[in-house]
Amino acid sequence: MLNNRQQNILRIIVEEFIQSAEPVGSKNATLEALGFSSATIRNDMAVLEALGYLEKTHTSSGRIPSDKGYRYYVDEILKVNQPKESNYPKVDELLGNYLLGNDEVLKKALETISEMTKYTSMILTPSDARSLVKKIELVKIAANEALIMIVTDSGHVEKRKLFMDGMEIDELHKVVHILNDLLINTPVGDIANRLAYELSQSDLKEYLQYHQALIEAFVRAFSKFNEQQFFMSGQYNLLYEPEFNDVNKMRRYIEAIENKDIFRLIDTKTKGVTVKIGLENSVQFLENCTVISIPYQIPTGEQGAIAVIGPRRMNYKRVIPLLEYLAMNMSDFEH
Amino acid sequence: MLNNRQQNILRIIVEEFIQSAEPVGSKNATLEALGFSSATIRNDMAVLEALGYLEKTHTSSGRIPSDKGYRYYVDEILKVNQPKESNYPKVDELLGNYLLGNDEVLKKALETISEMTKYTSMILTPSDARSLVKKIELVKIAANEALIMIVTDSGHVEKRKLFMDGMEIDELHKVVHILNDLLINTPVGDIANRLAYELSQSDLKEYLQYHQALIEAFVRAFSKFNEQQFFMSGQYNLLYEPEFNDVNKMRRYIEAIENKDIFRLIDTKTKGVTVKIGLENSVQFLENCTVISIPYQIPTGEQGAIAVIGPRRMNYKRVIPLLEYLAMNMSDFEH
DNA sequence: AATTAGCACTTGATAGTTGACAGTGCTAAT
DNA sequence: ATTAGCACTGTCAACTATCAAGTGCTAATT
Repeated sequence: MLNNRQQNILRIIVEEFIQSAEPVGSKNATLEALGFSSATIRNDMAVLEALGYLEKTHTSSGRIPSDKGYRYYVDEILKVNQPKESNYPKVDELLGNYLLGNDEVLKKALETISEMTKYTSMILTPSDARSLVKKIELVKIAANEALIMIVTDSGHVEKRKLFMDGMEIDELHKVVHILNDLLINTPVGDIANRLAYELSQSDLKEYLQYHQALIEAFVRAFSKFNEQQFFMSGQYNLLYEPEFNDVNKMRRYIEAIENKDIFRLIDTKTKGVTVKIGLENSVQFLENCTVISIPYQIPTGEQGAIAVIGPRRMNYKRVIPLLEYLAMNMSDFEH
Repeated sequence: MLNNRQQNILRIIVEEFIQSAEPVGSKNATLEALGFSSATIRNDMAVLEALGYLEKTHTSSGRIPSDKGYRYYVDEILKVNQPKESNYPKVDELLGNYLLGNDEVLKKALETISEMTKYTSMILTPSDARSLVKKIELVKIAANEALIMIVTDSGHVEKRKLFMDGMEIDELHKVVHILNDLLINTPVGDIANRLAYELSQSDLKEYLQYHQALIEAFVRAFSKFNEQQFFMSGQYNLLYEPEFNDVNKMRRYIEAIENKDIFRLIDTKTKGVTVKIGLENSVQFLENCTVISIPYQIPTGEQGAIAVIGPRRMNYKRVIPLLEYLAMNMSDFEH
C-alpha cells in the first residue's frame, strides 16, 4: 500500500520522534537526507496523515505518529529489517547466578531491564501451585508458640505462627508427621482437595479434626503458593519522559502503579511478544504508553510473563529483542 | 515573651494554614472572631513576623508560619493544651492480631497510619540480632539441591539454596546436626563469632572446614537477621498536597523515596516523639515537610522506630498522639 | 495607652495583544 | 513526478492593563 519513499518517511518520523519527542517537520535533516525536497516530503506526509499513520498537534505543526503509525512501524518495518542481535552479557551473568534465591534473581533481572531500557519493567511470576511439597516442619519457638513451615522443591518456604493453647508439642509433632506422610511430593495446588478428602474419609478423620487450629494455620500458609506474585522495577523512570510533564498525569500514573492496576494488562497467554500501543491498552491513563510483554514458562509448565512499560514513543528496536532474549532464557532457567 | 493575644493569633494562623494551605490575612474569619479589629491583628502579625514566627510570601500577602512558628506551636502551644486522647480502636484491633506474621502486622499498621493521617508512614524495624536460633534445618528439594533454613524464636525464617555437587545428603545432615548442637539458643548476632571460634579451635575444625559450601550458604543466610528492615506506606499521599503541585518537586521527592534516603532521617535513639520541621531535617528536598518519629523497643531490647512524613503544615495535633500511642503499644507487642 | 477606621500602596494572577517563528497546503513552474 | 514560492495558521514568549487581596501607616477614637 505504501510506496518505498512513504515507508521511509514514516520510519524516519517514528524514529526521530522517539528520539526527540518533538513533532517532525518536513525540513527535518534526516528526512531531507532522503534526497527529496521538503515539498515532496510534505506531500507524502499528507498522504500518510490521510491514511491515519500520522497526526498533527495543530494545523501548522509537524507530524507525530499515531497508534496506527507505530503499529505499522513495529509490524511492517521492524519485523522485516530486524537483525536478531542477541548479545546481552549482563543478562547472561544474572541468570547464571544460582546462589541467589528465585525471587532475588527475578528482582535483579527487573532492575537490569529497567536500567538498560530506562523504562518500567514488571514480572508476573508463574504460580507455584505445581511445585511439590518436600517437607512440613514444626518448630517450637517459645513457651506457647510454634512455627509451621512448608518447603517445596522450588525452594519456596511459607510459614505461619501457631499458638499452642494447652496443646502438647509432642502431640503436634505427631500431626505434622502424619501430614508429611500424606502430603510429601503432592503438588501444592492439590493439597486443599487432598486434605478435604482425608478430613472427611480416612481413618485419621477424627484425629485430624481434633487439631483444627494447626490444620487451619497450615491451610492458610500453603494457600500462598497459589498466588502469582507481581514485581516491578524502575516504576518512576517514566516520570522523566516528557509525556509526564504534568502533575496530574504523574499522579494518575502513580496511582495506577500503586494499586497494581497495571498488572492486569499483562498477557500471559499469547505466545511471543505482544506489543500494545497507546489506546490499544484500553486504559485511558496509558494513552501515551506502550506495554510490551512476553510470557515464559517454568519447568512445571506454569506460565508467567515479563513486561516493559514505556512511553508510546519507546525504543521498540531495543526493547523487543531484549525481552525475547530474556523470556527464552528464563524458560530454561532452573527454577 | 508573646502575650496572650499574640499566641492566639499565631495558633490560629498555624491551624488555618494547616487546613487551607493559603496565606492567612488579617481579615480571616477565625482571626476576627478573637474580637479585635483587623488593624489590631495586623499590628500583632507584624510583631510576630519581626520575631521570626511568621513569613510573607510577598509584600502584600497574608502570613504563613515559618519553621520557628511551627516549632513554637508544637512546643509551647500544643504541649500545654493537648488532652491525652488515646482511643484508637483500629490500632488496638491491629496490634491484637497475632495470627499474622510479624512483618505483616507492621505493614498493616503502616497502612492504617497512612490512611488515618493521609501522610506517609515509615518503620525501621529493630534488628533481629538478639533473637535466638531455634532450629537449623536442611531439606533436600531436588536431585542436586538442598535448602538450608534457620528459624528464630521471633518466628523469623531465612533460607538459602545449596548445590550439592557430589556431596551426600546424609553427610550434610550430619553437619547440620552439629550446627544445631552448637548454635541452638544462641543469639543470631553472635553466630559469626561462635562459628569462627569453632572453625579455628574445636575438634570439629577439620570436619567443618571440609563443608565450606554449606557453611558459607549458612553464614550468608543468617547475616540477614542483623539487617534492620525498612517499610513504608502511603508514599504517594503527599503528592496530593499542594506543596507538591510541581513536577520537579514531585520528581525529587519520589527519587528520595526510591533510594530510601529518607530512612536516614529517622531518629531511633531519642526517647519520645521527635518533630523535625522543614529545614530542621537538613535535607533540601524536605524544606516543606515535617518528619515526626518515635522509637519503640522489642523484648530483646533492640530498637526500631516509626515515623510519619507529611507537609510542614501537617496536622500535628492528630499525628503526635497517634504515634505516641502506637509506639507505646508496639513496645508491649509480643514479638 | 490601646485600639481602630481609612486610605495609599504593593503584588500576583488573569486576560488580552503583539510579533517572531515553525511549519503547512496549494499553485504554478520545471 | 518533483519542486520553488508564497500565503496562511497556530504556538510561544514578552508585554500590558486591570483587578482583588492584603499590607503599613496615620490620624481619630475609646
